[in-house]
Formats: sequence, structure tokens, C-alpha cells
Amino acid sequence: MKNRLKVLRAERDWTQADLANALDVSRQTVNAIEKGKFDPSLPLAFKCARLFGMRIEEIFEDESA
Amino acid sequence: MKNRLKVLRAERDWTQADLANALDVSRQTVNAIEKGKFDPSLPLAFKCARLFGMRIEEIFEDESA
DNA sequence: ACTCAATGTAAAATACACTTGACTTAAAGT
DNA sequence: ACTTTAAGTCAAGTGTATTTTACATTGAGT
Repeated sequence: MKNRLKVLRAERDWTQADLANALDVSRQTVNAIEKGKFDPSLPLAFKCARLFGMRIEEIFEDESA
Repeated sequence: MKNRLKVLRAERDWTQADLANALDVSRQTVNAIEKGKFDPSLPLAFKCARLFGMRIEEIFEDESA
């Protein structure tokens, strides 16, 4: 699952640690999601959407069948 | 996390098994999600959205802090 | 060259999403 | 009453999301 977290972070000049803090998850979790190592849970995806004031589909791009 | 799966199913006259089949998950998974026992993964939420032609936020309602 | 902040990565542990198989309950039809 | 279909539930297992701790790498500034 692709996502725009890195770009959204850059636009705000946030570090991974900043984002992790805002989302209340670990820095490693943010890093792993940005690097595509795994997908966030649905609640975490909602948190991202709320944080950035966007829809989930505008942040995460589905690629599954 | 609340969701409208039961209603969306009813509108289409689908059983839980029908929906499970369309989503490629087990009937128990659909049942558990409808009953709020756990949240779907983000990929599964995307599948639901695609199946019903809606946005994730129109199907699932976030309740977290 | 040295330092420091940010990022990448890995192992082990925990929590949760999801499966399979089986059983129960409720409703409806015959 | 009997059968059938849908829905609810449970236990045990597998896979994955997330945490913690810890260490390596990269880049910028000095």
C-alpha cells in the first residue's frame, strides 16, 4: 500500500518522530509504514486522515485485487 | 469502530456469507466486524469501499481519540 | 574529522486481524 | 414437529501491526 506520509510530513517540516508523536505511535511504526513494510491499522489510518484533514483515500493508495 | 455493513448488505439483500465471499474473507470475519468485535485491516476496508462504491469514511465511523 | 539529528533496520515480545471447524440459536417454510 | 438458512459464537491456530530496545547510516553544521 502506497502512501503520501513522507510528502505530507515534508510539507509541514515534520520529522518521523514528530509524526509518530502526533499519531501516538512509535517512530519505528511511522518509518515502517512510510517504507511500505506494513499497512497501518484502520484506526491509525483514520488518525492520519484526521491529522492531515484529508480523506484516507487521499493519503493511502490501495493496490490489492 | 461503527460501520454500516449490515445496512449496506440489507439494501442489496446479501447474506453475511455473500459479503464474505465478495470480500474474499471468512463469514466469521464479516460477522465479527459487523458485531464490532474487531476492526478490519486497512486493505479490507478498501475492499469494502470499492465493493460498495463508497469512501471508507462513509462505511466506517471512527470513534477513537 | 566530529557531532548531532534524522532516518533506516533488526530481534523479540505483545496485541489484534483473520482462518478453520464446529456448535448453537432464531426465523421461516413445509 | 421438521428442515433449512442465516446469524451468532467459541476455541485454537496463523499472520501481521505495533512496541521496545538497540544499533547502523546518512547528511548537515561546525
